[in-house]
Order: sequence, then C-alpha cells, then structure tokens
Amino acid sequence: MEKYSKQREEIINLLSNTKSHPTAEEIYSILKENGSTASRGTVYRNLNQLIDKGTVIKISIQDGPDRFDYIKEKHNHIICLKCGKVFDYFYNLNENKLKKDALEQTGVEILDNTFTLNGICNDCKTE
Amino acid sequence: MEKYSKQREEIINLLSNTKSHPTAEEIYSILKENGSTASRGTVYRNLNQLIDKGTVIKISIQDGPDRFDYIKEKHNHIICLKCGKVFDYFYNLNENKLKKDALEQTGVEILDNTFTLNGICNDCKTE
DNA sequence: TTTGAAAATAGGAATGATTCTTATTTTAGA
DNA sequence: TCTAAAATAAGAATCATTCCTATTTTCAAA
Repeated sequence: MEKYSKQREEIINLLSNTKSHPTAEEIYSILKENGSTASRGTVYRNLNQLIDKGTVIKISIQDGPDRFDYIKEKHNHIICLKCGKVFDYFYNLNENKLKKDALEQTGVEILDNTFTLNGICNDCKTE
Repeated sequence: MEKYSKQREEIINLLSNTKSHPTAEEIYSILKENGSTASRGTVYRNLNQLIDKGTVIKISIQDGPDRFDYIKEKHNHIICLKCGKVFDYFYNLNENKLKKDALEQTGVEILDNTFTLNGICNDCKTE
C-alpha cells in the first residue's frame, strides 16, 4: 500500500508546474535549492513509481540523460538536435489503423506509442 | 578523410545481414567469436560514425542498452515491453503535414522522426 | 494515544553502458 | 618508400541510474 511522502509531493508539484522536461538531476537540484531533503535515489525511485502509474513519462534523449514529463493530456515530443530542448507537440494519429497494421505485420499487440520528432529549434536556427 | 578498416567492414557486414537489432555488446561478442580483433571502443566508434553518415540508427530502449539497425529502407520499430525484442514495421506517415504542423506549433524545423510502438509480442502473449 | 509493520527516506556504494586516453598500427597518396 | 592522417586495442574514466542499509515516517488498529 502506497504511503504519503513529502518528497513525492514535492516532485509531483515541480513536474506538474513546469514545461521544461527536466532531467532527474535537474529535479534533484531544484528541490535542493528550495530546501527539500530529497536525495537522488528518492527522485529516481519516485519518478519510476509515477511512470508505472502512468502519470509521468520518460523521454529518451540520444546524447544525454533521460527527461521527464508530467502527463495531463496525451501528446508527442519534438527534440532539438542542437540544444536538446524538448517541445510538446499535438498530432492526431489514426491509432486504430496503426494497431491493426502492426498486429498484421508483426503479431504484436500494441499498447502504446512514442512519436518523437527531431529538428532545429528557432533559437538554434538564428545563431 | 575516411580510411578503410577491416573492423569497420566486419561491423557493417554483421549489421546489414541481421534482423536482430543487436546491442553494441552483442556486436562485439559476435565479432570476437568469429575471430575479429575489434575492441569495444572500436565497435562504439564505428557505430557512431555510421550513425553520423545515416547508414545506421540507434534505437533507445527504456530498460537496457541501445540497439542498432542498418537502414536499407526507412521504417519504424515495435518494441516488446516484456522481452525487449525489436520488430521492423512499415507505416506511411504524412510527413509534409507533420512538418507543417510542427513548424506552426513550435517553430522547429523537422529533419527526422522516430516513431516507435510498444506492445506484447506473440511469444510473450502465449506464455 | 500508543504501537508496530509496511513504506519511504538519505547517503553513499555499486553497476553498467559508453566515451576517452595513449601508445601502436594501418592506410593510402605523394 | 615515406609520411601524415586515420584507425586500432586495451583499459581507465565518466556519468546516469540502481542498489544497499540503517534510520525515519506513515497510518491503521488496539
């Protein structure tokens, strides 16, 4: 049975109030700055717990640590190839066709999809 | 200027003749078994070089090391959430609409996309 | 309200994938 | 044949993440 913890509340608050897709290390530092006692291990453990529950997702970045996002509404991500910044992006996929095609082609029962775009963001373009 | 190396040729041969999406470690072991002198460092260095050239792509797996795929024809991947196996999958996205939508929503100039599905494969279903 | 078991924590050690370093070898054009 | 650039092997170093252990917190039942 899950029990309340101050540290978990702090992590959820931070994540649900930012659009910055922070890394675990960034979450840890911000909490520290704000006087939290949370340790790195606690940050990772709670993130994984929230991922299992489905409230948070992990975004894998090619060169660099994973980033985390609190999910209010389902969406996709765009990652800048130059600076690594992550943007939220809404695109409507035909999920039923997708599932059907995948099942026919490979026999895999699809539960989820990760649709990530890569490109160069505005800030990096003008440099 | 790029120079020929036996080790790079071995890596390319292995990758272009398998459908198994091996990890760097698996590539290293298979080469070793077949009498190659290639070291881990050499495997990683060449994989990254091939990725830069666009002939190989890296597939990020949630829990486990990256996997590598030689690209003959553009396609997507399906990853089994239970056993981690990677399947090739062909799905036709409307890339122009995608690029236009993304640019409007975020200002990012899209160069590439990663479209990965997750599910339970046939073998894992019947267990 | 006390109490005790389950859950959570801090802090640091351990792990595992990947990159880096250095001295040596190979490649390929002049 | 010679030489500079590129590549290599082997292992050290790094970095993100998980694991470990002793301690603390939570919460339901007595």
